[in-house]
Amino acid sequence: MKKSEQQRQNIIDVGRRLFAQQGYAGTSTRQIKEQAGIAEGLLYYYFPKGKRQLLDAIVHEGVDQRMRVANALLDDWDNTHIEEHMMALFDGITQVVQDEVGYQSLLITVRERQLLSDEQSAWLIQAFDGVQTRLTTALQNLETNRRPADLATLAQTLMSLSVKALFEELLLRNHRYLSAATRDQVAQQVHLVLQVL
Amino acid sequence: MKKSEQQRQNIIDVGRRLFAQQGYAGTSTRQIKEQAGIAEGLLYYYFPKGKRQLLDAIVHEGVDQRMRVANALLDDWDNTHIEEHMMALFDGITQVVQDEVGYQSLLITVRERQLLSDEQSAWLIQAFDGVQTRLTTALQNLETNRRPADLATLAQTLMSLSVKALFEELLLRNHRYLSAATRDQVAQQVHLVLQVL
DNA sequence: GTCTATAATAGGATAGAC
DNA sequence: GTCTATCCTATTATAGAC
Repeated sequence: MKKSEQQRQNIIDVGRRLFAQQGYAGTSTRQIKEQAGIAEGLLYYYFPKGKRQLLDAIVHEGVDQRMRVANALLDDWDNTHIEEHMMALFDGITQVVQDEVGYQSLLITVRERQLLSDEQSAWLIQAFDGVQTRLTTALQNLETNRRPADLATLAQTLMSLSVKALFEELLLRNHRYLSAATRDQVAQQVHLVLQVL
Repeated sequence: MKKSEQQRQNIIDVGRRLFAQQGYAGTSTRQIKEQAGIAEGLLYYYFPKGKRQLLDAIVHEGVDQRMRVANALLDDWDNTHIEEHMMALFDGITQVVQDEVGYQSLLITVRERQLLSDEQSAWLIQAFDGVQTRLTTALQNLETNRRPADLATLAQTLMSLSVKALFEELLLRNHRYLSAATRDQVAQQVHLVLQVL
């Protein structure tokens, strides 16, 4: 990586950490400059439109990286051993949002939701829908007596288990990591819910 | 209501609307003063410690009001007709977070999570746990062949359906109201999941 | 590319008249 | 209780030297 790219990345990394800790509006460009160890004007050399442009760069990078991880997780799906694969998917998502950068990106994305551009919003929603669609297809490829509509409903429920676990632990309880107990509760719920098949 | 109480409430209402729209740090005391139609120093007469004290008052009022509504919803529970009562609970929560004040309180609570005092955090978590505990008890009072632990797991799943629906629609998709389609999807999920009984 | 210096403004908060 | 005037600091952003 060139030196100038490193400097740009340095500013992005510091900005992401501070935006996650204090929020976008609660973070000043001075703080960023100090913690990044750079001079007053340099942020405006890399981001001429200032703080807002830095936020966009941070969000864009986060969406981009998590998109690739999410797609990789879904590509591993093989439409059999549904319970094991559901938990593998959950564990994969957990890893993404527990990685330092992933955690910070999650906090920023949720908290600064209203600052996101239409394009960024569309991407978020599409990523979310993609997982659910893929899960529906996987369930409908199984041999069951259930109607396709019921299997779509089941896929929504499986998504709900993961979303609620992550929301409750990371956002509501404000924990940095998912506890083993929470992971176990999700496993039990997946097991129970799949009994309707 | 006395005139001074009205003025205090006026400031709280304007502050809540602006904090919900722009975030706490993104809202200036000047904006509040302008939209409340009051003079420069008056905010500090009602809230001597300034903006932060105003936020605390807003959060306190929100928690207080929603606590009473939540308790009323749970008191109506009669441990029979589980499916209908589950949907009544969901509809009740939906009403709370779709009311203007409830919606703004929800946004502020989620977005300014890290600014909440320990006491306020504890209350939030307790309210959340309370619903789940009550749901578990209701399920365990039914006559079924399921073990109590399974019924606790089922209660978590029922909570998950509601949480994910609200999270997805109000926070991720940034809609102001829950669509009829989402409400219907929750109903179908509740119906399907309760078949494990 | 990176620095220092600084302009221009916006922010929170207070003093004191009425 | 409510107002006007204002202090002081923080903040964003720019100019220009190196």
